[in-house]
Amino acid sequence: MPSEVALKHFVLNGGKEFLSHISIDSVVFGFHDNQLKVLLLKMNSSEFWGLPGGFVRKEETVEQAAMRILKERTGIEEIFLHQFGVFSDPARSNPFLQRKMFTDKGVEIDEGNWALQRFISIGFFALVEFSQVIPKSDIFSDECFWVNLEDANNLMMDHETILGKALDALRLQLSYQPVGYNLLPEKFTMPELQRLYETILGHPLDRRNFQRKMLSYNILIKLNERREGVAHKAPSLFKFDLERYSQALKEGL
Amino acid sequence: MPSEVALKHFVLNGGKEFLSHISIDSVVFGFHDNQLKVLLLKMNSSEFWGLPGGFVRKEETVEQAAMRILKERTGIEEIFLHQFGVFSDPARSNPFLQRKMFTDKGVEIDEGNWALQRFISIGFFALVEFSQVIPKSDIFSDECFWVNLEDANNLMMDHETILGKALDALRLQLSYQPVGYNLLPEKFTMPELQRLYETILGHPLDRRNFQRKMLSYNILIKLNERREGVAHKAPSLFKFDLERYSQALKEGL
DNA sequence: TCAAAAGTGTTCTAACTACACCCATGG
DNA sequence: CCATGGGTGTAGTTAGAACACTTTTGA
Repeated sequence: MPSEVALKHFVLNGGKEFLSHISIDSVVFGFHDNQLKVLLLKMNSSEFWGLPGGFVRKEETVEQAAMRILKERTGIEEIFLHQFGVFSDPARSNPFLQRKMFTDKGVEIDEGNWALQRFISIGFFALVEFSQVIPKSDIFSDECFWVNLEDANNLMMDHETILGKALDALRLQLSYQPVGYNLLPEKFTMPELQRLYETILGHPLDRRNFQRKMLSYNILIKLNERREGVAHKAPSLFKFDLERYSQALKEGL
Repeated sequence: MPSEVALKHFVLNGGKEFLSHISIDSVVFGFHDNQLKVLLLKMNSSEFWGLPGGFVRKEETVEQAAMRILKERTGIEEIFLHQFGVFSDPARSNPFLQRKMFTDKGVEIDEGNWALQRFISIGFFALVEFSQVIPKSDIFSDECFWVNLEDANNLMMDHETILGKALDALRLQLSYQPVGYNLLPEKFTMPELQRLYETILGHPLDRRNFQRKMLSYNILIKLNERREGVAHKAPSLFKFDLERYSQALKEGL
């Protein structure tokens, strides 16, 4: 029976032919000083930077893994996460450089070790409130920093591609779901929200049309307070109406 | 040096803690008799149906793997594919049922065999021209059939979830990219294109507005031919302007 | 008192919706 | 000859874009 033979071959040899390893890479966006920032790690004894990432435990989903990994890097428990792509080019990692990362730290690793194989990486983007993040490096990196989006270059492997796709996904999300609750402090002004949108989209927006549009979504609550101690006319503060905001997240705008 | 110890532990034990297996599941959509259809496999000695799927070889990307797998299932070389999600619930497969699938075919498999572990599945949807498909089952299945979308139930594992998400992704795509070239024969009428859109969206559209909108995209070429031998007024035939169509795929509508 | 940013309203345009009449064809 | 579906045009509505003046405040 040919199918039985094929099944047997699959059970016995499939592991060698098919086993792929999986990892997670996350693009963490923050907003500060009117700039969109990305959390990066300075890789061990290397000129390269990398995205926060890690591996999936056997008992968790990829979302849980991303959440766990980002809690370790940022200190934030409940992080806004969105899966946006899979990166699986067999040449995405360079086994020579991979191995160097270990040997430079005095860790011997054989050529056949699992950690040097091709990893298929699941890409997530995360939105966090800049001021709440306490960056912490991992075992592969010396330091963990916020970097301005435009300065995020010299990234390892295909992390520049991943970052680019994350930005595309964020822009797409902006067009049919609200963004902001996860990136801004609790109270914010309309101009601040507008800067955020402009920064993500990469082009200026009309002040009046922007305000009208935002208000029409009914996800904002205008507070009876103004931003104090600021030059020129004091702008009103707003906060998000959480119930309507999360409804808009589900149903779209 | 703590990071060295951690790195060593990672290299030696990470394989046990972290190694996840990866698979591919594809939702193949076809259109026939004014009905949206999905290609399903009747699983070996089981009441369940499954999506066409498979595993990723070490030297290929997930897209190449999906392409290869679907060529085997459909006979089509160049298939339109889109990756839309990752399915990784540790409970998505039932090891008992998985094992039964092998033992029922007379293939012994130990409990620890790789094929019984949790697989993280990458979801793709594919659009194919119904008449060009020659369905062919795989080693896990007895038969391969087209099934109407609404009759696609009794699916194994989380394949109903995957199918639902694929449909969401297809609907989303419909809203900002053209769909149709991959699902319709070379020549088609405007009402046929409209049925396709209505079937995917699940609601009727206005004939006149639909036609105007489609024509405004400039991706159609009106032919000097009409559909022959049909009841009532013979509708005009169209074909896609391939150059503009693929441009619209890239840039959106 | 002036420069710079906030707050607000109107007009124009383009896209979408709703809707009706005539035409061609097979039964 | 009539029922059915195809082909086309128009008016009304709505969302978005463009744009200018007044108000507030710190320097």
